[in-house]
Amino acid sequence: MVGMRLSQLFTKTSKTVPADETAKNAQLLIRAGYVYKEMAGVYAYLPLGLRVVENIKQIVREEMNMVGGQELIMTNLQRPELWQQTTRWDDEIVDIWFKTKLKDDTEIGLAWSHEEPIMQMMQQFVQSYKDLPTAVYQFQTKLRNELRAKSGVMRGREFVMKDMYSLHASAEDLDAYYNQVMEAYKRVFDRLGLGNDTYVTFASGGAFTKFSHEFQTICDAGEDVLYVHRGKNIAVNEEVLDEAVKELGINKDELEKVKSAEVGNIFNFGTDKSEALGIKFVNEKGEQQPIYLASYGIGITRLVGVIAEKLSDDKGLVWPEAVAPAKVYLARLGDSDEVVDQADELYDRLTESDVEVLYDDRDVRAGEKFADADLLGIPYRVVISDKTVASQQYEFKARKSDDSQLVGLAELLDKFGIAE
RNA sequence: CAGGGUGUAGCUUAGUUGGUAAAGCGCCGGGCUGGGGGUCCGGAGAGCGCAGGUUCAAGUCCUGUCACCCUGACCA
Repeated sequence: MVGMRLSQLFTKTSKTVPADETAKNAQLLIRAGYVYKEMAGVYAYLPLGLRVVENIKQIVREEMNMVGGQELIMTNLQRPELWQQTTRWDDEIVDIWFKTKLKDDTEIGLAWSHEEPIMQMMQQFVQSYKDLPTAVYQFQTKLRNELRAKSGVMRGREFVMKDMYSLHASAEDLDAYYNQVMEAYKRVFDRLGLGNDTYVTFASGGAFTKFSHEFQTICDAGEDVLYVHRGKNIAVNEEVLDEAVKELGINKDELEKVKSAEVGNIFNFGTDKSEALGIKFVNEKGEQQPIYLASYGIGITRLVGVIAEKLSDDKGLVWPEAVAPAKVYLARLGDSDEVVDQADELYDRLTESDVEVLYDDRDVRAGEKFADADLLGIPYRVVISDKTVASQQYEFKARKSDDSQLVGLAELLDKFGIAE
């Protein structure tokens, strides 16, 4: 679906926001018709919002494939036994479980994480050092029974996360791969337009984690507090500030305190988790060894919120080209034959060249079209009206710019990489 | 989970000392308009979160309950 006529799109924009929504990201996404709130912390993604989600996923997918990740998808229903082996079925230890039962009273869990099941599944295929290393990942809906959802789509009870797991025969091999993924993550955030404000931080890990790195994006709506040294590109999570400062040999006073959102995290489990789950491989000498494991997460839908939050202005959303639901907002003003013909023609021309375009062919006033173009946050706007037709030009404007320019067809097409 | 706040039309809201629900946006029909959510006329649309109670009478009072929001706690 490269193009879309707004007259056909079922969602519509709104001038008001639901009174119960105070998070900026959710207000904008709801007003623009990108998401629909089902209940606290649970949002549906409508056509335009889904495109944003898919665009983010695609960037992540490309980078994960680049480091050899193999995509799969696990299940949302899980067996308690696996989690009992690592003590994580216990509500005292993991307090966000949604648990339910089968008709025969068998207890099952709804996936809040896939670490245990995915490791168990991998054991079926990985037995020898010849099978290692390997890495698998998925885009998965996680269900977490959060006591309190907040910050719009940034902390939901149901959200999409990319989680990758790598399996290795040695700590050295794991470390090398871990660093490769860290670089891949940096490329992801660069491509999403968040690179400058996203830091790899030192943070505390969970029960099985020897080391943990978080990817934190500076964002007022975030939940974490970060101490940042922009010059040295260092950031430390508040929870481990004292130890980290000591270890890094930096002065606390040099650090700037900011709020941030955790958009990614990577964990090195060493062999702890595989030992708990009894996951082994056979080495060259025929000896049983525990597999070295690491996991790597990126909050896909949280990123939608972070981008909406950070890159918007008083007129609405401002999507980076890489994630925008369309590249061009084609506003047709008026319905004279000349205008309609030229707009239809350009729409066809763009979509045939795989330029994603939202074609505002609705019978509404110019002001409404401009307001919607801004609210929806489409990177470029092209206007076709009696005026532009008369001058044989097209009006072109970037969402981020206040100025528009009149250009001829060749120049316009060139802006979208199309040769006339 | 603790504390606080709020539930009235699809959305934002108004509703007096209790007297039988009002407006704007949006929507439908039509006129004038036609480059920043324009304007005029005419419509449809809620029985007030839910369940009880008090009262001749409850959106307004009482009890309970649910949901949502905020602050904190929590945050593999």
